[in-house]
Amino acid sequence: MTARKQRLDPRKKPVQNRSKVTVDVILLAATQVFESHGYAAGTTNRIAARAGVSIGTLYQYFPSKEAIAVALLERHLTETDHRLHEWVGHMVVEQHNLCEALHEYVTGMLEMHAKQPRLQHILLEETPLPERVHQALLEAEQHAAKTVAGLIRLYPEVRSNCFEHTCFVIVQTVESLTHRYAAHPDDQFIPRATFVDEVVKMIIAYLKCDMSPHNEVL
Amino acid sequence: MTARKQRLDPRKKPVQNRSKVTVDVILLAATQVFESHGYAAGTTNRIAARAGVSIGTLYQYFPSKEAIAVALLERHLTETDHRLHEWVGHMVVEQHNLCEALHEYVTGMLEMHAKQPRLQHILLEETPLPERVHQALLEAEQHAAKTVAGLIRLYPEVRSNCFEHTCFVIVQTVESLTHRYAAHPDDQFIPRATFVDEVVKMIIAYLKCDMSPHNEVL
DNA sequence: ACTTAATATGAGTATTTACTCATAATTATA
DNA sequence: TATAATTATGAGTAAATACTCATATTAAGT
Repeated sequence: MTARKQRLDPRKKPVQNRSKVTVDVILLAATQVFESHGYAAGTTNRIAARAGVSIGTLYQYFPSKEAIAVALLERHLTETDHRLHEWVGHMVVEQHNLCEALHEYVTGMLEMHAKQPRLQHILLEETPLPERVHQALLEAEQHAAKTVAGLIRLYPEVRSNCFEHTCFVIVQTVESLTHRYAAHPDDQFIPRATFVDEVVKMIIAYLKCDMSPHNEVL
Repeated sequence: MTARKQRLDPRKKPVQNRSKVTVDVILLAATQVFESHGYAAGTTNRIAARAGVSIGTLYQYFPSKEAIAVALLERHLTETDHRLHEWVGHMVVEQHNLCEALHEYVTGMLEMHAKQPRLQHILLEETPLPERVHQALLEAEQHAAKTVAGLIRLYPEVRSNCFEHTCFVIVQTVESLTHRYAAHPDDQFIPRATFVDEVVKMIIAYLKCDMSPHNEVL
């Protein structure tokens, strides 16, 4: 249960092809087992069984249960980053307007989280992560904020004296709301399309409102 | 480790005064232990030790580890609800304008979460909760949305054709953002006051923008 | 003072589970 | 084909931990 010793680098790295396949199979199995059992009850033996390999094999490539979770999380971070840059590319090339751009952003993030909502939740919240991974998460978030800022800045109708803060809030908002919405697929009492529309509406209103420090908007 | 059997009602209920004190002491200890060790590593023996009672005593009043977590969570829900109604009362009595009202709302929620940020996080995310508690959380959230809606509706400058959705998004936003912000006290790279201002700004802009279903705000 | 009910004790148990290691099977290489 | 390197095996181990129960202590009722 409680981790004995902390090792994140594998005992052996896969060099032949069959072992690379094995690693993939293990990660896939881990995904499924964590999804259906959670982190604590997602035992390494169960993962190995599901993967169709022996427990010994699993520990050849992952020195600890934690290492498996970290590997899955790293995959997710990479994919998110990829998605984000893809999005920026599309928006620039296709000359979408601000509303369309944000719409695609929110939709994209919602899709990302909707894919494996339980897994994300488990990895991000239920798993006790080492500090270094926690740092990586924060950095990824700030990187995302900068990327979004870089794109939004291009739209002339948006002028702000404090883009840093604005974009920070926007990224946090989209991240939080889509995550929440996707995390409870059964309990959604407003439809998906409406949800996206509302979030986009809010962000645009925010971006277009007067940005002076202490104005009584009212 | 893994829960053996699920019992949430205690073996004995405290009738004398000393036992009521004991229950309180145990809950306080649980708070501290969960805060510093997390849920999984927050063992019942540790909680008992911290409380200065024997493990047997603990199990007289809490039939399982889970029951302790549930008790703590119920306390939190009650307190949140109380805060919310208090807030509504203040706003109505003191005739605050929309901006002030929202400011207090966001500040209040931020304070709530900032109190014991790690504990909240552990109870809400790290602890495997029984379905019935999960339902209670959702209901509390919807109740909160209605309360907020009831207040905001009073302000004449806000007119909307779909208050339900708007308030749902607002409550979710405030809940998510303040939770996130409070959860990482070290990593905040925008100051607290600024954060609150920005969130309020966003909500007001959202509330005041045109609410027609498909308008190109751009 | 005496009886009964309530409360406290903590060593011990049953179970779970992350992880090891000696050995076997497979593939590459010479 | 012979040898070495890589990969796979899975019964077994050590540790952790949620929870019990027979007994002791304290308070309430009379």
